[in-house]
Amino acid sequence: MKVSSRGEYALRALLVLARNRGEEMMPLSGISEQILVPAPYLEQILLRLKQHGYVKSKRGSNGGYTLRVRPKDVVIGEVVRQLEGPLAPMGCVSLTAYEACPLEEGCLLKPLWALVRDTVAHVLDRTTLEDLLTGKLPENRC
Amino acid sequence: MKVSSRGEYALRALLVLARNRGEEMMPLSGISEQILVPAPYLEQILLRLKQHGYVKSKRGSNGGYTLRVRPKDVVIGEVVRQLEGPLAPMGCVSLTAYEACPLEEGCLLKPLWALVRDTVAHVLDRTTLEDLLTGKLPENRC
DNA sequence: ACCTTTCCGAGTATTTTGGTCGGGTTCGGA
DNA sequence: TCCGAACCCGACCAAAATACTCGGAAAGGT
Repeated sequence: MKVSSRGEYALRALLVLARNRGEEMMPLSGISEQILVPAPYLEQILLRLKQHGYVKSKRGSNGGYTLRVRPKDVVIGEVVRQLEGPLAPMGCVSLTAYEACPLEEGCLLKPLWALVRDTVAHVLDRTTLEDLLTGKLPENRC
Repeated sequence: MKVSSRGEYALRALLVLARNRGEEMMPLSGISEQILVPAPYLEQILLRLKQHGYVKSKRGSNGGYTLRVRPKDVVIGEVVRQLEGPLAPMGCVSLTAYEACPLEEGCLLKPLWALVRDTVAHVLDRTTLEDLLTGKLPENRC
């Protein structure tokens, strides 16, 4: 049930960029220092964040990365899905990457896994980058 | 965020044994057939279930496995923790296997991971083997 | 005795994870 | 125009976890 380092690092990077919003672009090295992630690895991750439209970049000196969208529009659940794969604990209940299972019909576990998937998604899909910055989690908002 | 096969198989086995309750002992081969898990692998898992007190066994002919405790007393969250490790998505918010992190203080992600841990635990620790058998999940009970 | 069945430690192939590396491209400035 | 800063991007790699298999030893029943 762990979340891997890729997802964690991606969110850390997005948080740094969100705080830096409005300023000039931030180079890889700058982000890397702040979040304690090896620069070459972080580069891979930023590339994917860029491909998914969260981030834009500029090359050359004074180049770097910056947020492309408003923190309010970055849904944490989506970021995690795109960097880690489905939130569902088992393939048989995944909406985004369903995998069949021979025991599936009549399986007494399936409803449980579906419930777990829903509760996790309920949290992560209702949290945005802005919420993280301001410390407003779903619980507090209800 | 996946649950591994060990946990899944353990729960499948417990469900089979729970349905068989009161009857004679069920041999490895019988369980293995019903839940479609390779017998030697399942054996490992049953051994761990036994060590944790969920199951008892008898050797020799007419031997096999049987549930040691009432299905009502088997908490799914505990089974998962014992076979898969902590429910927390990150070491820094794990109650059962805490791991320090250099960014920890002031980390904006920590509260989110703690919330995820709590919501997952809220579901799995409120569900018992009996609930699975009767299809009564936490959602339905509230 | 002998067969059945669990016990249990060791080995192993595959996949995932968490990176590194090297060369290319693009930009800005001297 | 040349140089260095910075991103782009595919390939590679080592360690760990996963999902098993195997080979005996021990115990129970007949």
